[in-house]
Amino acid sequence: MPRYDAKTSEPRWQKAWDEAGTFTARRDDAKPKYYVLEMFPYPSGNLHIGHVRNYAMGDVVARYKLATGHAVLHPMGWDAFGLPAENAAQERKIHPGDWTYANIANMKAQFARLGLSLDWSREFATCDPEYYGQQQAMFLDFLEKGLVYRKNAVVNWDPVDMTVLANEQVEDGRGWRSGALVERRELTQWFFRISDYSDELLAALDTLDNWPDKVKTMQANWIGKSRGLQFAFGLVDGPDGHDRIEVYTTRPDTLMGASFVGISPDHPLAKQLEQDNPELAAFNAECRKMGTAEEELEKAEKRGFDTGLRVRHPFDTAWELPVYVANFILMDYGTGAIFGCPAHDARDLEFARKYDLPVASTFEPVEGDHTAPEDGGEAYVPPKSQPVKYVRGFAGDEVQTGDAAIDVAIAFCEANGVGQGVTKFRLRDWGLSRQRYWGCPIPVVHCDACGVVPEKKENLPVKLPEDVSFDTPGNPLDRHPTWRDVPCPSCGAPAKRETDTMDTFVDSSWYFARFTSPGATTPTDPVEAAYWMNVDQYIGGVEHAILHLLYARFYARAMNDCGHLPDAAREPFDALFTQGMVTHEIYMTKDASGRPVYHLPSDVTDGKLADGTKVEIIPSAKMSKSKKNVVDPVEIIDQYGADTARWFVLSDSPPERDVEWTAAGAEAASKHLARVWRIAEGASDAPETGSGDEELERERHKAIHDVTMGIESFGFNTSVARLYAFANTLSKSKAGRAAQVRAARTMAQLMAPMTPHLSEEIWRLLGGEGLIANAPWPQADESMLVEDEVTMPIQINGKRRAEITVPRDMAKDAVEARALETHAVQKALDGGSPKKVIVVPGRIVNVVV
RNA sequence: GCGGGCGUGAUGGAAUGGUAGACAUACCAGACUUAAAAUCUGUUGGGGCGUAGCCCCGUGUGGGUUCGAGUCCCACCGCCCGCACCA
Repeated sequence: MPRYDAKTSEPRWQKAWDEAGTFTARRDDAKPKYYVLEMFPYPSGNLHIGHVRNYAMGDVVARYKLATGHAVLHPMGWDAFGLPAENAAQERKIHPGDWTYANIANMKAQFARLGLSLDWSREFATCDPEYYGQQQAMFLDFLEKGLVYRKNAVVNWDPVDMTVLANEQVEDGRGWRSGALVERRELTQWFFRISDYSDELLAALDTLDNWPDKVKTMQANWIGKSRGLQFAFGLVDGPDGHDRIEVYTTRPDTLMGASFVGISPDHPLAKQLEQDNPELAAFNAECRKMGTAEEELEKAEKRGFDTGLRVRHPFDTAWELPVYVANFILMDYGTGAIFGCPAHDARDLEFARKYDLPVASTFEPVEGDHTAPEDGGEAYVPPKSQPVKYVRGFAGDEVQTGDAAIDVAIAFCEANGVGQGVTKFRLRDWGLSRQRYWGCPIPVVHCDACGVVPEKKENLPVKLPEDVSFDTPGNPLDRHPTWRDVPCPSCGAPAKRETDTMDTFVDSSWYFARFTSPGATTPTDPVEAAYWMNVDQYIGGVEHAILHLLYARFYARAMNDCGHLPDAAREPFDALFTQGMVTHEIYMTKDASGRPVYHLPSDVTDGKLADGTKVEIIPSAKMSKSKKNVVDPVEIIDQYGADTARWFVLSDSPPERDVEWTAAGAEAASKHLARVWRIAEGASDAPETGSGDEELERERHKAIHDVTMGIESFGFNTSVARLYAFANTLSKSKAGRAAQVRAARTMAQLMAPMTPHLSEEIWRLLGGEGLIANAPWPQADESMLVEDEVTMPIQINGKRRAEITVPRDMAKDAVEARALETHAVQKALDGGSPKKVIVVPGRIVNVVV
């Protein structure tokens, strides 16, 4: 018998599936449908081992669902717009489109070698005009529905390159290419009204039973629904047009501990005051010399500027508080102004101590040691559900929870004409404008006479011009000689096209819907969308837990409101799974000046370089080119075959956790698959009759049950472990040929979602009918799973001391009696009687002495 | 800084609140071989004792709940993800 040869076998089966159209999605009303989708990749040019893991997982689900009689949709495409293409254009003088499509061709060839059960007939790239044209059509529908609008917003501005930078392009507050200090600059930009859906997006999280709790929690926190009080402090001698400062607080119960009022540097009052206060103008300018990233703002040192203005406390007009401009207050959230209560907010306390402002606790712990913040202690911020003792309360009981105090404080303030209770959300509208070339053009025209005019749908797609150069920074659409010049769609007069393109998150917010009818001349086809939506299982990295998934959830709702998706698809992903990364060790030495030098795994043997230098090993690090710890899937496939790569990334680690790639692990996976082939051959050559047929049959059913459970619950690593164990059982079995062949065929079927090529080969060897990919999934017989006897551990005071083997259904008191008879229990009791005996039938006995 | 998560042998990990370490890697020993590779078999959490057996310790650290905690609660330490223009 020949050894199993992945090199010849894998392309053969890939061709067989292809020719049979095995994975082409077909609507079939006789079957339940199943839509499995992995987050589509950015076409960087090369498949990454992380992709292999992501797509191997989706493939397990897709192939399993096909075997269990579903009409499966398992498509693939390309998230093809974005910055890297423009960077490549700038660095290598190549058009972003040429670069992108070349990368797609490359990656598609690599994908093909993995043997994934994808329906390539539905493939598209988001940079295809057929795709982004439909996106433009939807943008116009959104515009008509009032879901899109324009307003001013700040961007990172590079004053040397005269261009807008992405947060990623800002390093330590400087532009990555120019090195110039980045400034915040206001531009008029397009926004989606995602905040109109805040309540719905939050409430609907409760219906997502098959989403990870952590993702739902993150989204809920991001949407950030809060209940609070909005009121105004009256200004003492405010400048013209300003007699009050509106503030929003979620802790109105701390109002009597207020110490100062802080406003954002971008607050209208701050902007007015800086007109004739050069010092403040300098301070504000300093604050604006920071990127727009919230993380940067939060980490920056808390700084303030005393405006000299004073406000009156609403409940004590004699009490005046200073007004500071503070760099940590965001104009985008609430009213852009707050009151600071240092005793109960760490940030406010840091600020108060820095500027020598008063600190006054409004509540204390009900009991226990407590160093008050005014006496040098830390800010006291207990959970709102915890009862505390109010010492400067102004409404309600002395002892109550923060939640209760907030309720009465709002009621009291409303009754006394101080503001009103309001609900606010942290979620901001989604700014979609990008001042870049390689994105979907926003289909509107600016006309001097008519203003902003939507492009006519029959003129779509508004295609990107091909003849652009990236010699100078900035948006090539802006400086293109003719592309901008168009007649106004409304009055026909000469007008200018919008040169902003759309955020690439827009592209990825509806691709899942487009996959249901990729060739439709409208964004979606109602019949196809109704049949295939929702995505039954969505799979991708946790890094997308908030933005991509929230935007997609919004988009599905907006599409539904515009008639592009059925009501049932408002919440588009029924189940979500977030998988972990593939990591690898880093091999590092240091050069003469102590700087790290990284080495490729292939240059390192037994922790040493070829010249004998010992390398430092940094374990489990995220793969990155600069650290030289990237594993190339193509090399692995060349060496071992796709099945080995797939088997490895599914084994060992639970799918939601990171998995470390090791050469030894890949070797082991490869050896095991070779062994499985030998075991299958051994089964086909086994003697006609043997012993233990019944036992092997029982093991076969247990394996079916366990492996199926593993797949159903996304525990692929446990399914793999179970298949190892079953292979061990089968290789040792002395059963007759029929039983062994049956077991080997089942093993091949259970492995088929993970190692489809090897499984097809075994299936053919053992006389399976047709393709294993189409064979119905094996069923476990429940009666074969249960043993007649169980072994139960006996614990004494919670520690295992003995075990007994009893009939599975033995009565509780009989089990107890048997347990008490054991030597260990007799010894522990020493003639006395037990205090308590806990018997959990079939599981455990615990004797308390 | 804020939000979320993770932490178990030498290593990856398993374990509906119920025998911690399944399965695999690595190591060691044995079989086969002139030899090696490949393959097959077996051992392996740490410590101790009167060593066919028995005892103690052990799931990042410290507390708590429970008959029983890797699992639940609190605090701390470390690492990872996200923070609205990377995708």
